Amino acid sequence: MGVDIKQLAAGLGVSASTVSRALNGYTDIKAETRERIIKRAHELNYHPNLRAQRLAKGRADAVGIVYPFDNGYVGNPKFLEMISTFSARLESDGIDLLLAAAGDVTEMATYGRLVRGGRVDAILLADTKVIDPRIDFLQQAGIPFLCYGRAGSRNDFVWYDFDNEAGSRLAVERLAALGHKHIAYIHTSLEFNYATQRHTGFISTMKRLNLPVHQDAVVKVGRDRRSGFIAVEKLLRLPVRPTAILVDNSVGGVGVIHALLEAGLVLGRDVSVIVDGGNPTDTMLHQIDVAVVMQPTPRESGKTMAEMLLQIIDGKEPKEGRHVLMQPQFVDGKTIGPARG
Amino acid sequence: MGVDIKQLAAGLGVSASTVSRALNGYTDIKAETRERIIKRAHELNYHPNLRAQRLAKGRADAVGIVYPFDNGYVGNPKFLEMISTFSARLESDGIDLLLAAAGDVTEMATYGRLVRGGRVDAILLADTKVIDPRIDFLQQAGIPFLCYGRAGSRNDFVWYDFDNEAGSRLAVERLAALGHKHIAYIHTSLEFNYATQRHTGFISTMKRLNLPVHQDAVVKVGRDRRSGFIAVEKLLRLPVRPTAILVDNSVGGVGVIHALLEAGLVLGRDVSVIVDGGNPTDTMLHQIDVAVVMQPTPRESGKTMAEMLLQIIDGKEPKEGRHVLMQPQFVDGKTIGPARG
DNA sequence: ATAGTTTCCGAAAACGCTTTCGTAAACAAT
DNA sequence: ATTGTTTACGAAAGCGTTTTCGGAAACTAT
Repeated sequence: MGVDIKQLAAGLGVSASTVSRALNGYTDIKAETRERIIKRAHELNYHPNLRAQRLAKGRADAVGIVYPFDNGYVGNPKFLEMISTFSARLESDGIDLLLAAAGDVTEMATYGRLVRGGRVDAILLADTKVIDPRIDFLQQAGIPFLCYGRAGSRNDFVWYDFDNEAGSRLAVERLAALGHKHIAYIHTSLEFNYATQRHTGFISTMKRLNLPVHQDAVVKVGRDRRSGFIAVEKLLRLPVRPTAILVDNSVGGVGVIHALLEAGLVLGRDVSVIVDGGNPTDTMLHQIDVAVVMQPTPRESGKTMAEMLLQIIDGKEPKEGRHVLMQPQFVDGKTIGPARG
Repeated sequence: MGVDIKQLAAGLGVSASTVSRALNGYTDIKAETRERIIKRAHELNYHPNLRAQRLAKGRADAVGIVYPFDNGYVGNPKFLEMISTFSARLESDGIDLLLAAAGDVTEMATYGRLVRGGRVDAILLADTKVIDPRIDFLQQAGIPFLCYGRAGSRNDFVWYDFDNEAGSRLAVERLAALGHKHIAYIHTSLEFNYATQRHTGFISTMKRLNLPVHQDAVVKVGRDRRSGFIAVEKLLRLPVRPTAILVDNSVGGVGVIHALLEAGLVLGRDVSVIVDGGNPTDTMLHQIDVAVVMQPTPRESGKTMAEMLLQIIDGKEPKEGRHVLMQPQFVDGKTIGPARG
């Protein structure tokens, strides 16, 4: 391939170590020498061999992410957008994003491969579960990592998350204020931490407001649109029809709204709907102004998490703090209205 | 971190080079010695430092993919599934998949970063365009690469693709056989190679069958569901309504079908629809049996491409051939029927 | 027994950088 | 002029592997 540091040095009549120091911002280099070196490096299109650099520096210049391809999370456009800005930020520091498909093989084995042998400097752990053995594994492996989401009430690791309970609270309070008493809740598997927290927030707020929680009106679904669709079909067949529905994720929200429209209901009048997790994107729902519990934008999340991770890699405490809890915001929409009757 | 090769060697009373050769399958090692070494390596949980290994071997053990996060392609579930099996296959050979977000910065610069300094051994280039400067760049950079899709009529690189023209031909012929004369065509940007080829296939087959191509009935859309939806709204307002619609991608197909249903039309009776690119997945369309032009499954594509790339990395000609053209298949469905009147 | 082959292993040189350390040269202070 | 300080650089030792090469030890054939 291209020139190496020796050739570059030889051409300039200096030593390789001088070139290295000049290029790496050491101060014990005459300004003029440094410039000469930099200029020449440009001319020759010199780029240090990253393999050598990484061995010498003892860094991988990569962060790993075990990508849950199979569980539906991956198609989530918000997640992808987050990853996009996340990786773009890392890239500007010359750090790669390593993708490992957590596929048929055990996910843990994949982590093992990444961590051992120094394939990555740190790991981003997404889609946390209430009880998440992956966290223990990473702790034990002694590799820096950042979680996108909490895991139960543990605080012995660095995480970035939304205040999920607060989000549910905002939604339920709003619906209650509109006079809704019979509120249905559609949620994804409670093994996921966000789902449990949103669920908890829903239940506790309902209780606090003395609203009845009907078991039939709390339905668990998968993380796809179709699930939300089917769930609503069920809800509509209930003897006592809920007057409002809260969905715990935006993907499911798409299906929910479709199902309600297909049933000929007018949103905000016949039934109220709030979607947690932000606006359903890229759907057929463009014309609908949905009431949502809004989290920070994926771009903001990706950016912040990248900054945190960069600091973690350097062994620092992130100046954003070890635990970043973003507050959700309730955003009104046409899909909610006063309870009827 | 863990033990290194020297410690392992010392503990066994052999040299590091012996350990290395034993572990790397050299034959000049006594069988018993090899077993002893392997056993001990296991016990000590020895894993070679990949940074050192890569420097010594002159390989990166990684393939790069520049991920077009921004252009909507990424959310395509078929693409993700393909990537998933692709990376899983590479993983079993200890090869990482490096993700680079082709974001705001010029995509080419990102490729440059990957290629220089030996960050990757090869590149997978997805989402090819009719005129694709990225191919020239990679050729010039001298890095092995595989294209998921062709680029015009060029054949000076290795690609895996579907026979897109044939797919359109199958669809049009089928519709023509059903008596349709006024066939609308919804396609994505013709800068993408598949779009141009499918478009060409559509036009040429229409001409060959002496069917009129109405300019108004050939509409270009973006690669999202909403676009298909809007396109149909336009088509339905046409003075002469098409009796059949062919969509050039499955994502758009979702929107198309939704729009038609919403307009109260009965698919296969009032209007016929064929979706190119396989079944629309994970949508609200579960109950509909769509007529499609079917490509190989994403899993099959991912697997094959991984095999090809592995050979390319080793400097071999892929035994699958330098150009793999998969034939599409027409799969009947309830969304087509005889033309009315 | 001797010479010729194999078998098996260790020494050592890469791989291309970084980083520490030492020191000549240049400067400053007396 | 002498000593003390900087400044600016080169030499050299890593980083942890792989891989070539040479040769001792163990065989085999005469």
